[in-house]
Amino acid sequence: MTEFLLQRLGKGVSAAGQAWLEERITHPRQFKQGHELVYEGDTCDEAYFVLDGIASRSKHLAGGRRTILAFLLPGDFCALDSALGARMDHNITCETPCSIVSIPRGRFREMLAAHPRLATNLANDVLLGGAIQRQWLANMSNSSLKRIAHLICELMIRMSRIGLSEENSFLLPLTQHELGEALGISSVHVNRTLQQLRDLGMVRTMDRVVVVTNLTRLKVLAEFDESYLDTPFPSVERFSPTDEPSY
Amino acid sequence: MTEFLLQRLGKGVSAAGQAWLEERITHPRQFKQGHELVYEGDTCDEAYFVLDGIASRSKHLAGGRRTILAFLLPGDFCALDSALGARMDHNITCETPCSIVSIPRGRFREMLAAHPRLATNLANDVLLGGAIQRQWLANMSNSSLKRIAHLICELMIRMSRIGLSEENSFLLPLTQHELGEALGISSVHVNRTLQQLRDLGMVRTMDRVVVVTNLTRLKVLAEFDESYLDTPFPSVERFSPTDEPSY
DNA sequence: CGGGGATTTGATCCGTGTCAATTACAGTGG
DNA sequence: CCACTGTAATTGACACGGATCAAATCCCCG
Repeated sequence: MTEFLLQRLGKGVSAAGQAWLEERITHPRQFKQGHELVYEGDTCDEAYFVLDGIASRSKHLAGGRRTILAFLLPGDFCALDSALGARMDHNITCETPCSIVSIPRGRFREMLAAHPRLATNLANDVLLGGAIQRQWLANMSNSSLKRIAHLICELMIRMSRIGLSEENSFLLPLTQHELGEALGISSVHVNRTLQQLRDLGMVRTMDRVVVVTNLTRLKVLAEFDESYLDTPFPSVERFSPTDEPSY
Repeated sequence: MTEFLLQRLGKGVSAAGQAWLEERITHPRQFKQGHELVYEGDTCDEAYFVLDGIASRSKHLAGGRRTILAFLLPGDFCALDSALGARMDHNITCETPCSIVSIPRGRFREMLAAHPRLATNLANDVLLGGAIQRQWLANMSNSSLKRIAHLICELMIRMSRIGLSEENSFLLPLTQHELGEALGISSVHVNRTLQQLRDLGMVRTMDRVVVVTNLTRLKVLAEFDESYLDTPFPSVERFSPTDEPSY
């Protein structure tokens, strides 16, 4: 598991540097579905790295409702701001059971200071997260059908990049209610819209597996332009499952 | 004008440092309304600092439509990613005539290297921008009435912090169409919703001036919690109009 | 005085929310 | 192994918020 973090974190860092990193990384912890890692308003003094499961950034709204602002997949960092001493403006929640590495502020700073390249990698991640955030906001202007289609396209790509997709399918252990919270639509409508996508022959969902039956048409429908998911710094290569192991 | 940038940029930087900064800052340029400073996909090799006017982050959608992702007010930076070499995933546009300082990549890096405190200030700005972005996304789950109310609350505070509000009013030289692009609703509905706010006795708009006639009730309606606009790093004081000049 | 964009208003249509009820299913305990 | 229970998925009926289309001012500017 830890190799995964190293591959993402340590890309471009010397072998010695990677050993140094590995020493400093605490063992992953397991969290139950629904566990809140960080609350809005907190400064939790550590950063998190998702090894397994799906976490989220979320905010609570009036009436007990909730919005999901981002999905955090394996390989994603979160609460970096908090680790640098900033107040969190949103919650970090485990939407499924999660395996997560936490990095205390002190160690985090050590790591950054010792490995400038690591800082670049992180900056890249932060910018990518911002780009995804903006894309989500832009999507809110589209119909719910396009929105779901777009989210599925995004997740398909993000999942495949971390080796968590097969053929044209991936595991998405989220309820339709949670999808609704992320898309800003009711769970009832999520259900109907997914059926629409099935009837259009683009996506089938069963159990918790999403099968994209026609990616090309799905992308057209969603007006999906993949480039926002590219690494913001052209010079930074990101880890991909096909890479040679670098250790 | 440049003092303004210095106050924002150079908070906590020595007097000598501020002089050094001032030397390096090029003269502001004037741009017409509608001018696109940076296009999606570009790497423009410079950062921008808004001195006067309102700019925006925007994306183009299908059918010639457009989404506004953020408003950039005087005192805001933009295209920092681009200045660091990243590809822009959105456009930066002047929504009104603007006076803007551009900082070429080389100088930008010099400045950062020479003044760590400046980097902290910028990081603070970036985090604040992210927080606003997330809040906008969260707001999309609310009714258009709440959305407009929330945007007005936010702009009221941001404007007042830079000394651009009087009493309970501020100048907002945007068309209802542009407000719609930012809120994800049609201009016709913006119009009707603004009338609703007037009828509720909370906001009046005339010419391009927004008058908040009952901020308390407006905040309640919008479920507005100001804290997301606070400086993310508690240790970083931001420039405010009531501060002693620091030069 | 004329012209073009912005605001305003009216009428109508449709996408989604909401409420409610049913079904499917997984986990639990007897 | 099966009844019991709670949660998620599904379906139907209905109401309503906003979009859309059109037309009528309004108003700034040349």
